[in-house]
This record gives sequence, C-alpha cells and structure tokens, in this order.
Amino acid sequence: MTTREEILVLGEKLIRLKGYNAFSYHDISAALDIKNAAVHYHFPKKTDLAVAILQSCHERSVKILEKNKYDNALDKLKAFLKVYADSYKHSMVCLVGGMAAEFHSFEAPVQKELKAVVQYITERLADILEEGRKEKVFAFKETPRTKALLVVTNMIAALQLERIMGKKEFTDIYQAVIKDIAA
Amino acid sequence: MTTREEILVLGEKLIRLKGYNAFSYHDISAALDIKNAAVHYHFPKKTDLAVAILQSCHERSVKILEKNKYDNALDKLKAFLKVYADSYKHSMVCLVGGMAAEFHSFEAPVQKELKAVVQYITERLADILEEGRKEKVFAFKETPRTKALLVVTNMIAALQLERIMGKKEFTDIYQAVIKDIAA
DNA sequence: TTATTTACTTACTAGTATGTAAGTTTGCAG
DNA sequence: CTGCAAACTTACATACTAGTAAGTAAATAA
Repeated sequence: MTTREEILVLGEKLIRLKGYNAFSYHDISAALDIKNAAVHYHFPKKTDLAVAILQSCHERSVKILEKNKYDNALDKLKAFLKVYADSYKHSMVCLVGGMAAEFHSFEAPVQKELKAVVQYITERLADILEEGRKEKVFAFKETPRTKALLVVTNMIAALQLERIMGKKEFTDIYQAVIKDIAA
Repeated sequence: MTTREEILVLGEKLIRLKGYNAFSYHDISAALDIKNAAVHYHFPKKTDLAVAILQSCHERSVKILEKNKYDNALDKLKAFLKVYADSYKHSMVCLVGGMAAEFHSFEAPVQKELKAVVQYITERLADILEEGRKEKVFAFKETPRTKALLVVTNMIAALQLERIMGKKEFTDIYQAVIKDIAA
C-alpha cells in the first residue's frame, strides 16, 4: 500500500471509530510513523481527506452493488447487508452513520460527497428490493424506496446502538430485517 | 431560565446540530454573552456538561414515557414518536444518534449516561409495543424488544438521513413505521 | 549529466480548546 | 453593618490543531 492509501484507510477507520472531529492529522502521522506535514502533502486540508475517503467508500459501494455481479436478488441483498455485518465484526459504525451527526460542521464538498454516497446506496437497495419482489423471493407492503429507507436506517443505527449498549442489538436487528423481507 | 439551564439547553442544541466535538465552550459563552469561565463555573469540564445534558434528556424521556400518562398504547406510541417528529421539525438529530458516532471519544461517565438513556428508551418502547399487541391495536411478528429496536433505529437514522439528503426521508419512514405497527 | 518531479522532513505560525487561579460584584442571613 | 456564598469576570497557562514555507533525498526524464 502506498502512503496515500494507508492514510485513506486509517482516516476512514478513525472516523468510524471516534468521529471526524475527534481525530487529528497527528493521530494519522503517529500511527504511520511519518510527519504531520507528510499527511498534508497528500491531503492539504482535512476537507480534502474527508472527500477522498468518501469517494473511496463510494467506489467500494459501486463494486459491491454493481449490477450483474449476482444473478438473483437474494444474493444481491446478502452482499449489501454483509457490509454492515463486517462493520459490526470490527466494532465500527458505517461511514454514513459516523458522519451524519457532524454534518453541519463539514464544508460543502464533504456534505456533497456524503449525500452522493447515501443517495447511491439507497437507490441501489431499492432496485434490489424491487427486483426481489418481482422474483417473488421478497415481500413487503411499502414502496421499494420506502422499504429501502427502512432497511438502511435499521442497519445504520443498529451499529450505533450496538456500540452504546453492546448486548447483541445488531444481530437481533440484522436477523429480523432478513426474516421480515424474505417472502 | 437560569444561566445554568440556558447552558444546558444550548449545549444540547449544539450537540444535536453540529456534534459534541464540533462545539466549544466559546460557542456557548458567545451566544449567552457571558465569559468562557462562567461556563466552566457551572460545568467545570466538558464531560460534566455532557453528563448533565444526558441526564436532563433522560428525565425528559421519563416524563414523556411515564406509565399511566396515557391510558392506551396507541397514545403512548404517538407520544414516543412525537419526540422524533419534533426533532425533525427543528432540523436536529436526536441526542442518542448525535452522540453515537463519537462514543469512543467520550469519557466513561458520559458513555455510562448515554447507555442509560438508550436502555430506558428501548425498554419503555418495548413495553408500549407489548401492551398494544395485547390490546390488539398493534401487530408485529418480532418480540417486543426486537420490534422496539427496529423502530428506534428507524427513528434515529431517519433524522440523520433527512439531514444528509433532505428529500422527505423522515416523513416517509415515520409514516411507514406507524402504518406497519397499526393492526 | 542535468533538470525536474515525487515524497517526504524540519521548523514554524496562528488560532483555538480546555481548563485554572484569583479577584469582583451582588444579594442575603445573622 | 458584617460576613459569606453564589455567580460571575479578568487574566492566564497549557496543549493541541490545522496548515505553511523551505529544504532534502531519491528516482525519473530529457
């Protein structure tokens, strides 16, 4: 991994563990054993780093959710939900849930990028749900978009609650969501 | 309102608008036209302020959810959900959702208090849901506790998504949740 | 070989955040 | 009227944070 990539990965980790405003360039430079200015070399401002992290998250999401990767809706949904299960395994909240609270402390480019990620994720999930309902493997009474919002909010906040309470809230919610959608 | 109360109210507002680590004692002292040290007089450390804010939130929740305030489960549920609808009206996330992401940057007393609030809220909602099912006005297949977790996560993250996307995500989710529970 | 670019380090600045110590004002109890 | 406590202000200390300017070492291109 290049230094730039290491900064991106560690930066995302720090946001998802402590929050954006709770980490500093010093946290990154110390962990990677480089100097503060080296981080500024790759990402002049913290805003630049935040935007790059969100873009890499967006790209990752596209890879996971790209059409034709799986040929049935159930596998697509499982791939979608696995992202959150993996977050849970590493005691992290998802990037969106980790940045939402501090939204109004971000500069416009960060806000814009965060919006783009959320929009992409909810739209793709709505597609998957609609497809599954046509295939008769999913059942739900809401519109695909509304059901997608319900599922996404369950996942985002499940990770947050698990962190606070730590009594298998995530697993409960995760299994309930799958059971609820399965026709 | 006493200065102490004004600090508490403004502090909570700042957490819910910008996030805990994004506001400073200066933000409070400037808004209330007092000196920085005056805030420290009432709440020596930021941790003390956070704990006090969470306690006042806890007390408020107890007042709203106290047993025997309403005599039927539907009114109880409505009172519960109204808290989130009011947050939405003021473009704020709820305190729990606003602090979850930064959880690991808090000192132990803050973490403990946040946990207590979440625990109380989910337990009371589970009670309300169970009561409503007995009254045959609510219908759901999950356990009351799991259904409570599903509803709470919908509300918490709905406020967060609304903030990011701003295209009536909250209203969609809010109405879908009520429709889903109503028998 | 020389020039240029990449990826840094060294060294620094300006601003802000949390927090404290000591002094001041105001109202009230005895 | 005196003493005392509550609610501040003034002034300061410490530490960190974001960010910059200038220099360096190594690889690469002309």
